[in-house]
Amino acid sequence: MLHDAAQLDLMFQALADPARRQMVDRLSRGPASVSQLAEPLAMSLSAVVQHLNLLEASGLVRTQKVGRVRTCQIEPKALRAAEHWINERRLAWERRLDRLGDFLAETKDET
Amino acid sequence: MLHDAAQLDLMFQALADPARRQMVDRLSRGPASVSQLAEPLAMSLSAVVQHLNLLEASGLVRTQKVGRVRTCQIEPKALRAAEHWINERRLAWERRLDRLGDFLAETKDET
DNA sequence: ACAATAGTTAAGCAATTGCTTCAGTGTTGA
DNA sequence: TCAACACTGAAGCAATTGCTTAACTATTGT
Repeated sequence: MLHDAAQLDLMFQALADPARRQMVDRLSRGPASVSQLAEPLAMSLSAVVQHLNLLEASGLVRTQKVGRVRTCQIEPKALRAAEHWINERRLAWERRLDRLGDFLAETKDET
Repeated sequence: MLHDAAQLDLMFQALADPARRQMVDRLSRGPASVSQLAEPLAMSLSAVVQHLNLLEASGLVRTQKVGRVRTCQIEPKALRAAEHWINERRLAWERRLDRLGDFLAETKDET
């Protein structure tokens, strides 16, 4: 198991590529095989497998092979971690703005 | 103004780099000048400016120059857009899981 | 006026990324 | 048994990325 920072790094890096985001998008509608994931993408199956391996390494996608088909599904916990990182920063900023607003309101009262 | 998909692309790409995430993290605690952003980073000021330009192009950060100092701040709207993309996919998946759970529960009742 | 400050820009370079093709492996249906 | 199927892995290659240094511009304090 990797520590949070490294895992976060892999996740955001994984999400940075449009093809990989399209794969995540497809998987959000239900599990799919590698070929099914590849079908809408204008690239070789091999390229898709390479993307998929990155997605799996990042923890965003989990896969299991049964016979000759690898079935992929989203790992919502990982998505939540990325979501959480962004959310924390945004909230920190917005709380700061609120405090600033309060301060300005108070200062105005004192005129 | 760019369309959503391209903007999202730039944002996730911007967030993929640890140095840039550190800059966003710093900015979530309040505005900062370029030099202040650079201070904790082990790289040249020039490199920081290049990262900053990417962050600004992605819409995650807004900057304004007064005199010779460029002051940077977070654009929460952009953060919310990235957050939203992830959230939608995760929710789609989780709703799907719920429906599946309901179906299985019903099927069990019918035995 | 001029030195220090704050940032910008361009050129260059090594490492990484996102593909490709090709040559496999293991699985399955006829 | 054996051809089609569903991947997998390695090698190679062009484009992009993340820096560096060096030369620059514009502002400010003394």
